[in-house]
Amino acid sequence: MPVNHARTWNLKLKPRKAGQALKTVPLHPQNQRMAIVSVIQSAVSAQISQLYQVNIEPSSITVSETKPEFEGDYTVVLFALLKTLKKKPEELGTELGQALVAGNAALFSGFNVIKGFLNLAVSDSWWLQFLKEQYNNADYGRQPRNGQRVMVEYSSPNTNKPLHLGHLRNNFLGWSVAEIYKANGYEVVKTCIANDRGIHICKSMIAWQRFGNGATPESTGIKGDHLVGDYYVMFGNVLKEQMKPILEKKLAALIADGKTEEEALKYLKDKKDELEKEAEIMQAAQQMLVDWEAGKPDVVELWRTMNSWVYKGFDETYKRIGSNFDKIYYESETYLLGKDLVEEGLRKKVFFLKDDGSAWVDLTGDGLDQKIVRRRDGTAVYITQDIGLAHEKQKEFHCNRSIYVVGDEQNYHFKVLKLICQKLGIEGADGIYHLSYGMVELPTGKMKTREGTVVDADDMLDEMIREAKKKREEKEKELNKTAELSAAELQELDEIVGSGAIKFFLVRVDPQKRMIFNPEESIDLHGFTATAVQYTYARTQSVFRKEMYTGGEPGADLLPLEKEMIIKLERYADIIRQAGDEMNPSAIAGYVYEVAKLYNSFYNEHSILKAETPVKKELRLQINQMTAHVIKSGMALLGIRVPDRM
RNA sequence: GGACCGGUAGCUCAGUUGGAUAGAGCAGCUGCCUUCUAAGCAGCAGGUCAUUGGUUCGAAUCCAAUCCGGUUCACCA
Repeated sequence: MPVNHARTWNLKLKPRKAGQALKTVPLHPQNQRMAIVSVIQSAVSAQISQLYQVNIEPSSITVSETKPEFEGDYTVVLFALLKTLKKKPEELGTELGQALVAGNAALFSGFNVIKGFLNLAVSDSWWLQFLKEQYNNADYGRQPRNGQRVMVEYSSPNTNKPLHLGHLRNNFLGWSVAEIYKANGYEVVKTCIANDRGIHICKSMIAWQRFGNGATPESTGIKGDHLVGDYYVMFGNVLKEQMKPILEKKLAALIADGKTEEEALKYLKDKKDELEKEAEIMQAAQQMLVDWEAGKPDVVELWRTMNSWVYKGFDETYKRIGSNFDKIYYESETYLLGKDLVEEGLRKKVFFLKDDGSAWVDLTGDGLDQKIVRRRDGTAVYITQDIGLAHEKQKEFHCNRSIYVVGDEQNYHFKVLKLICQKLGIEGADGIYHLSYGMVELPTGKMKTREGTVVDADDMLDEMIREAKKKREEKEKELNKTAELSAAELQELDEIVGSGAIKFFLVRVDPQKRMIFNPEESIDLHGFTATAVQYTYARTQSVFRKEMYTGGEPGADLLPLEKEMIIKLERYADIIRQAGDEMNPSAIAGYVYEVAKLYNSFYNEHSILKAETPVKKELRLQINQMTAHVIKSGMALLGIRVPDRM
C-alpha cells in the first residue's frame, strides 16, 4: 500500500545486561585504565600467590568501599579465603596487609584488620595521579567502540491519541539505555514502531468524519495529536450511549432466562467485546478497517491526513523531551510481514495447522501454552507481525542484541516472541531482550482514559516548566544570580530545569518496578532530583567564572573530603558499566546524585578560591573540573542537560 | 487455577556476585547566608527489611512454604 510519510522524526537510543565481556578496542589510552577495585584485586591475588603459593582468581576476591565508620578506603573481605588458606581471620589480614603495604608502597599507605575485614588505605599519591590523568577528560568512563551493535526499540505510540506519562517513562528509559550502551562502546540503532493502523485508528477517523465538521489543527488551534485523541474519546462516548439499549435488552433476556442479576452482569462484562460489535458505530469502524485494508481511496486519504496531524504533534513533543530515532517502522507497512514466516514455520514443523485452518505454535514444552500465529481467515495476529518485524530488523541492521522497551504487561508476549524466533532460526533471535518496565500509577490508582485521570505528557511538561520558572523568579528576588541572562536564555533555563525534573523523576526508579507518580512530589525541586544535580553543576561553573585551574601540581596529600571526592569520581567508569550490564539508568541517576551531594559537602567545608595554599587551590579546581565533567556526562546519559547558572 | 513481578522508615525509593551498626529524599524538629550560587550544608528523630522455617562463619539479599498487591495465560494490539 502506498503510504506518504511527510514527517521527519529524528532520533537515537540504547540497552542492559550483556552476558558477555566487552571486547574493547584501544582508542583513547586514558580510558584504558584499570579501575581501582581491579587493581586491588590483582594485588591481593598476586600477594596471596607469593605468600601461600595458592592461586585465587582476582575477580573472585570481594573488594568493597570501606564503611565510613572505619579507617581505610577499600576493604577486602577475608572470610571466603579462610578455608582455602587455612588461616584465622586476624592472622591472614595482618600478614596480607603487611605484605601488600610493603610490596606496593605506591598504592597502599596503610591497613587495619577488624574481624574478617582487611581495610586498606590507598595512598594519596595514587589518587593524585588518577586525578592528574583524568580531571580534564570529558569522556572519562566511556569505553571505546567494541564492534558490537545493539538495537533499541522504544516509544512505539499509537497514532490515535497523545502521549501520556507512561509513554514518557518508556521514552526516557529507552533513550537513556541507548546512551548508556553507547558509553559502553556499542553502536546503537534507536528505533520505534508507530502503531498507525488498526481498529483503534479507525475509531477516531469515524468520529471525526461524523462529528468533526472538517475541524483541523489549524482551524481549531488544537495540537494535532490532541485533536485526534479528542475524537477517539468521542467515539468511546458515542459507543457507550449506543451500548446502553443493547445491554439493557440483553440483561432482560438473560434474567428472563433464569439467571440472577449478578450472573447476568458478569456475563455481559465477559462478552463486552463481542457485544460491542452490535453497536452501529462500532460496525462502521470495522467497515472502515476493511475499506482501509482494501485501499479505498477516500479512507486512505483521511487516514493519511489524520495521521499527519498526529505525527506533527508527536514531533513537537519528542523535540521538547529530546527523543529521537534512527529508524521508524510503521505498522501499516509491517503488519503483513510475518505471513511468509508462518509458511516457513509450517514447513519446518515449528507451527501446525488446526482443523479449522488456523496456524499455531505449541510451547507447552517450554512451560507456556499454545499460541495462535495465523487466524483461520488467514490474517496475521499481533505476534506474527512482531516475528516479521524482528526478521526485518535483522535483515537491515544485523544487531548483536535487540532490545524492546515495552511495559511489563507484555512479558508473556515477548517470551513467546523470542521462543518462536529461536525455533524459526531467525538471525539474532538469541539477542532479543524485553526491557520490561512497570506501569506508572497515580496515588489514587491506575490512570484511566474513561475517568479522565490520564496524565498528558504535554501538560506534564508545561506544568514542570512553569514550576521551574516560578521557583527561579522567587530566587531572583533574593539573589540576582541569573540577572545577566536574556529572556530567551531564561526560558531555556526553565525548560532545562523543568524537563530535567520530570525525566529524573521517572528514570531514578528501577525500571522493573511499577512506580507511584505523586504530582506534588514530582514537582518538588529539592532533594533527590535533577534540580539538585543541576544546581551543583552550576556551582562548579560559578567557580570557574572567577578562576580556572592552571594544570599545575596539586600537592602531595589529601584532606578527607578531597579524597572522598576523587574516590567517588573514580567510580563513574564502573557505574557506566554496571548501568549497561543491567540496562538500568537509575544506577546513573543515583550515582550522579551522590556525586552532587558529596560535592556540596566538600564545597561547604573547603573554600576553593580561598584555599589555604595555592597548591590546595589548584587541587580543588581540578576536583571541581572533574566533578563538572562527570555530572554533565552522567546527566547526558539520562538525557538531561545542565545549566551554567541557575 | 498455571506462569511471572513486587512487598525495606509516615510517604517515595536505594541497598553490587550473601559481609561490619540496613541508607537517601520528602514530610517533622535544631542550627548555618558580610564568604566560590542557601535550589545548599550540618544535626535530631524515624525500621519486626510482609510472615515462618531452612542453608552458613555471616541473610534485606539464596531456598521452601504462607499472606498481601500487580500483570498475564484472546482467532485484541
